[in-house]
Amino acid sequence: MAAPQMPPPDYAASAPEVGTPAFSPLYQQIKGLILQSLQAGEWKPGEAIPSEMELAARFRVSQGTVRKAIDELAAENLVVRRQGKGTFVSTHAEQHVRYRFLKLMPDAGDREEEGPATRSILDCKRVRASAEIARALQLRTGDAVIQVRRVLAFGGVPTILEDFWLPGANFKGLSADQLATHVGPTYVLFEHEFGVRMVRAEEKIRAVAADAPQAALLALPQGAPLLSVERLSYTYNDVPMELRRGLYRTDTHHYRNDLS
Amino acid sequence: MAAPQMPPPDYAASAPEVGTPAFSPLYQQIKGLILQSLQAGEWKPGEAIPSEMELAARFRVSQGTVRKAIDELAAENLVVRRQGKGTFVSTHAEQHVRYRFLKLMPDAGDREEEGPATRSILDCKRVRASAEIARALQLRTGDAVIQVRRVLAFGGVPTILEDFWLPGANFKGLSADQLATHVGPTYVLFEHEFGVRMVRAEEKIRAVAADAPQAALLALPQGAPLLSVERLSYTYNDVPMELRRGLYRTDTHHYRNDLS
DNA sequence: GAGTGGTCTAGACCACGCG
DNA sequence: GCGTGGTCTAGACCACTCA
Repeated sequence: MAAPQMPPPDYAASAPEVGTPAFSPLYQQIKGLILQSLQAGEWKPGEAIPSEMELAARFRVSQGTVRKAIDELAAENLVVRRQGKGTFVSTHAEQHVRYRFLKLMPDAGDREEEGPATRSILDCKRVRASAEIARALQLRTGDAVIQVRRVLAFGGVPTILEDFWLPGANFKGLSADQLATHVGPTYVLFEHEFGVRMVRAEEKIRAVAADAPQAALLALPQGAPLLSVERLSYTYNDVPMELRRGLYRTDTHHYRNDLS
Repeated sequence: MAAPQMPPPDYAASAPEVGTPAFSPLYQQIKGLILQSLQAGEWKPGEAIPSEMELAARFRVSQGTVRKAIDELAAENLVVRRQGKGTFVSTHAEQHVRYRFLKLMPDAGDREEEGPATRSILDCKRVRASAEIARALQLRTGDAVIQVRRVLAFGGVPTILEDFWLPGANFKGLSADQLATHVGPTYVLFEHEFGVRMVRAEEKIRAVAADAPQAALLALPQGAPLLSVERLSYTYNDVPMELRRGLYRTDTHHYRNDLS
C-alpha cells in the first residue's frame, strides 16, 4: 500500500440504506469479488486461483483479510487449499469428494471396493417444463428442459432409478450417448462440457412403495419399500440447475448422514 | 507475557516420536485444553466460558491463537459466540438449534407452526445389552442399558415410533415419568439431569415396510412404507452414548438434508 | 531455494450488549 | 462506558511442494 500507518480503508463501504443495516466486513466483500470471478469462469474447476499475496495486492488489502475470505470459500467447498501448492477451484472430479452428493453407501465395505456404478440411460429428451418442474428450477412453465431417466447398478445389481431435469438453455446438446459413455461422476461431465458446477444441494427424503414399472426396473417385487430422494442442486449464486428424483434400494445399501 | 519481543514459544511442543509426525499447531493444543474443560464440566451447557483475553492469559498465548481455537469449537457447534456478550457452551435447549438432530420436517409450514411433539412413553426399562447394542455403545454384552420405546405425535398424528438405548451407568434413575413430563427436547433432559451432552451423531437411513405391531402404533396399514432412521449419538471424545432406532411416517413429513 | 499456504504475535479500532 | 467478540493490519517464521 502507498502510505504506512494509513487509517483502515472504509470497509463499511456499502452505503447505509434505510431499513438495511448493510454493514459488510472487508473480507466478506473480498469473498464476494472472488466469488464473482469463480462464477465468471475466470478460473476453471481444478485450476489454481492466484496466491493470497497476489489477491491481497489486487484488492489492496492485507494477506490476512484475503485469507479469511478464502477460509470461508474453503469451508463452503468452493475452493480447496493445498499447502505448498496453492488454492484450487474445487471440482466433483477429485478423488476424495467424488460423489459428494451421493450419500448411499454399501452396508458392507466402502465405495472403493464396490467400484463405480454402471449407468443405463433409459431416456434423454427435450421436453417442456411442467409447472412443478418450472417452479423448482425457477423457469417458466413450458420452457425447454432436458429430462433424463436412468438406472444405476452397483456390482451388477440395479440400485438407483432416477429422473432428472436440467434447464434446456444451459445444457444444449446433452445426449444419451454422452451420459452413457463419459467417465466419472455425471457432475464432472456437467463441469467439463457445460461449465455448470453444482456447489450445494437440498434433499427431501421419503419412504415409498415401488409401483409396477419402478419395481420392474429395479428387479424388485411391486410394493417394495424404496427411499425417495428429491434433490435440488444449485450453482453459484443460489441458482437451481438440476432437479433429481431418485428411488434407492436400501436392502444392501443405506443413506448415510452425519449430524453435528 | 513477561518479556516483549520474545521468540515464539515452542509450539511444536509434542515430542517428535518415531513414526508419528506429531506436529500440532498451538491453537490445536489450546483447543484440546478447552475441550478438556468442557468435558470435565468446568463450564456447564448454557454458561459462558472465560473471555478470549482471559483464556489467552491462562494459556500464555495471544488472543488470536485462542480465537482460532474457539473458531473451530464454534464450527463444531460445541460453543456459540455472541458478540458483545461472550462465548457460551452450546446446548440443545437453544431456540434456533432445538431439534438439531431431528431432520423430519412437515411438508407444509415449519416446526414452529406445528408446535412441539406429544410424547407417549410406551416402555422404559433396565435390560442387559444384546451383542448388537453393546457393540454400538462400546459396552460389553450383558451390561446394563436403559431401553425406551415411545411414540411422538405432531398435531395429534402419531408420526415417529422409536426405541432407544442408553448406557445404564450414565443414566441411573431415568424414569418413564421423567421422559413423559419434562419440557423441551429429550436431549435437554439428558444435559440437565445426567450431565450428558450429545455433540454429534451418525444416521443410517433406509426404507422399510411397517410390520403389524409397528403399523398399529402409528395407525397405518400393515406394509406401509416407513423411513427407518438409526442414529448413534456421541458425547465429547467420540464416546457413543445413545443408539436410537426410529420409524418415521413420511406421508405428511419429509427428512430434510442440506448437502454442500 | 523460491513460492505457497499455515501459524503466531501485537496492537489498533469497530460493533454489540448491557448496566 | 466498559467489556465482549469481530475485523484489520504488518511482520515474522514454519511446513510443504517442486524444480
